[in-house]
Amino acid sequence: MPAAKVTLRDVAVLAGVHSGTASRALNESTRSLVNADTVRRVTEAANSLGYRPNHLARSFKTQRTFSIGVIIPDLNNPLFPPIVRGIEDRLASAGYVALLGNTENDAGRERRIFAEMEARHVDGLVLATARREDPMLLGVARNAPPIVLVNRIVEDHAFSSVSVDDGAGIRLVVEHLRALGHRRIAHVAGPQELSTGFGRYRGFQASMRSAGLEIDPKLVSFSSSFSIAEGARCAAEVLAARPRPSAIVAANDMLALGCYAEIEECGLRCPDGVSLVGFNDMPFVDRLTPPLTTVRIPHAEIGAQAAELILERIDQPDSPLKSLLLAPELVVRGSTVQGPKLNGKMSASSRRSPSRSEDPSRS
Amino acid sequence: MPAAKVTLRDVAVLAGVHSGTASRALNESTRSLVNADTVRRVTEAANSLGYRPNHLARSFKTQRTFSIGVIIPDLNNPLFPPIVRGIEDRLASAGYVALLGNTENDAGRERRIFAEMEARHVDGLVLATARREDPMLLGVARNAPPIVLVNRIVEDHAFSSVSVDDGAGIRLVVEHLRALGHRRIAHVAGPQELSTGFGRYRGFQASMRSAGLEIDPKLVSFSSSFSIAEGARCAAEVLAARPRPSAIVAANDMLALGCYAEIEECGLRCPDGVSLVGFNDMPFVDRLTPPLTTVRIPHAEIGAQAAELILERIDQPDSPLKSLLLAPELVVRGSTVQGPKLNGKMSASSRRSPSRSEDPSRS
DNA sequence: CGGCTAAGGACAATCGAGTGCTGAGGGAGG
DNA sequence: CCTCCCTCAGCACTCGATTGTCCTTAGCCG
Repeated sequence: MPAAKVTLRDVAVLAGVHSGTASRALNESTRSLVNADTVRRVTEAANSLGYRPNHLARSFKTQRTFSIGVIIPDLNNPLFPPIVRGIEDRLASAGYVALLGNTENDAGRERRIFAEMEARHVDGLVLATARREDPMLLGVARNAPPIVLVNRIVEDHAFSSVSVDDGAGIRLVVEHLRALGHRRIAHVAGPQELSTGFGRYRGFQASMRSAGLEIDPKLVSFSSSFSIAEGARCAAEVLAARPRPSAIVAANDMLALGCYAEIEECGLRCPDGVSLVGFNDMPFVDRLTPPLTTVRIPHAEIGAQAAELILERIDQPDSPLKSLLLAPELVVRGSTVQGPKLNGKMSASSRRSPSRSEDPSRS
Repeated sequence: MPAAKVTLRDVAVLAGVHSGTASRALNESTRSLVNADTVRRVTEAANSLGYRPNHLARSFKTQRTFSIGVIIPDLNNPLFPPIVRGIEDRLASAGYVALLGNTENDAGRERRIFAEMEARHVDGLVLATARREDPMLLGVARNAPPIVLVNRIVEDHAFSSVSVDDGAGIRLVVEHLRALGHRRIAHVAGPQELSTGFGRYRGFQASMRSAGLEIDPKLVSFSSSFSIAEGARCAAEVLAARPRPSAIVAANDMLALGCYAEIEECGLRCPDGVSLVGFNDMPFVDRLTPPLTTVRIPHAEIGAQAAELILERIDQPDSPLKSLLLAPELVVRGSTVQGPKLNGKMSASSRRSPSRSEDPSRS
């Protein structure tokens, strides 16, 4: 086991060539400059010595680290692990690693993390923290490494991005609820400075209109963050309206969790008293009682595509910006049932979900 | 905004000193070798030029990267995000970053990730993937960077580690169930090649014995992985025993999720028919119906302590190995209720919890 | 007043790989 | 036979910071 530090020079000596030649022989892209027989000798020498190129030296010389910064709000939010895995898996297959940073939605932290990533010379950045009008992003756009936005995007398309068609997702929801006979539909909206919160609210407006339903301003409440507590607060607001809404569209699953709690708090039941829909299909929302009807987004695929885009921009820095919009999918579970109008009777409560989250790991 | 690459040499020239001197002046630990006035001049020059030391060059020269490899089975398992955050937060405050790797419990992947981390010259490793007798770990122990094990540990204490007192946790569970009057208690055990699965099983045996309860071999089933599917399979096994158990102790929350499903599948109800306890207090298990009684472990603290240990070993490579054992805590929720009366003959499944109103449409 | 010491900096080597330039050698074509 | 070109490999420098060694100078004491 020759595990000790074997340098390129050692290999070169064994192969009877100069270290520069050994470098070219071992390097895929410069191999053509070297005689095939020499390449063979060098390769054999490298193998027999167990040569491992020194990553640090290479990075130092080439200014490429084969690492990508991934900045998210909070890893504890179940939305992000699958996305991060999608990113990491794709990156790994290309020989890259991810550096993870959690901003806690704090601008100062975000700036610090960003600086840290730059100092470490990441080859690119994937950001899941963008605000619709993001001062930091606009400031750094100049001489920063390639950036890809994920999930959330910024107003003007100055960056490549991968996101979900929020409007289309909400449309599926509203049409689903309307088909069930709901007419008084409430919306617990997300923060409007985030593209997701904004886009879903706009989607709600648009699809209510095109469904011929009226939006009662009392049935729309804006949360200040995608959190359970805010979901509960907003749910309380819309549930206080009279006549009561028969269904609530939450802008994401976290908010929906808050709604569950508040619905119970009000002495109501879901879905019999109020139907509820979330967004994101976070892991384990299919295990709730009742299982949550929600909009599934392809988490891992989002991550993988983001990784793909960033790799593309690294290889070809001049390639055009791309905005990928992935299609969401409605997953109907037990939290939505027939509304009041079509059928005077309350219908049966939740059934088992057809789609359960996979259970991957061990502890 | 002088954002372009400013090197140490530039700073030195502006300050009118040699680059070596500038290096010492800027470096905390060698500053004492330089005249105070010179330090001031260099510092000012550095500030005015916006000098940012080149991390790559420094790492190359010193062979320290200020990065730590963190290897876990799967980020999608809700157990890990809080631990990883605990690690990252502590590392960040010391100027380190974490490189994350997911093994998917695959030995080949694990080996590859390990090699990748080594190639990148991480200063240390935190592993959450250890098996009780881990061939890879024993193999690499020689000239690898410092390693700290987390959550899972290996048989002999050849590594520093941070874990939870599994036996104590299970003892809390068994005593809780016994106090509720349960006597026929089943155990859905985890994989026995993992210290967690093994330790909890041993804890189950010990605390049943000291509680004066008998262990019916039919009431113990061993899962082959900490997964929902395995939980369901094992639950089916123990629920098939007669007389039926009145409570199930699952070795972790994932298995407990499987138990929930299987209990329902059998036409039983939790907690009225069967009480259920998990382990780990994964996020959102308090939102299940019924909320899961489980053993809480201090996730973030585990991570933070692991980071602490690894930093310690980096600073003092000869410091002694440490094994930290953190105390678990029982969190009683709705999934455990009074067991069958000790002298009564009442069938467990006929009981109804008075505290929860039932849904008539369900039966 | 000479010599010794200590402090403060300059100098240069170094880490390991990548790469532009140079030059040797050989084959082909005029 | 001479010239030209092409292939291939050697040489040396480079990236930027760290660090061991040595030199200069000033201060101090006998």
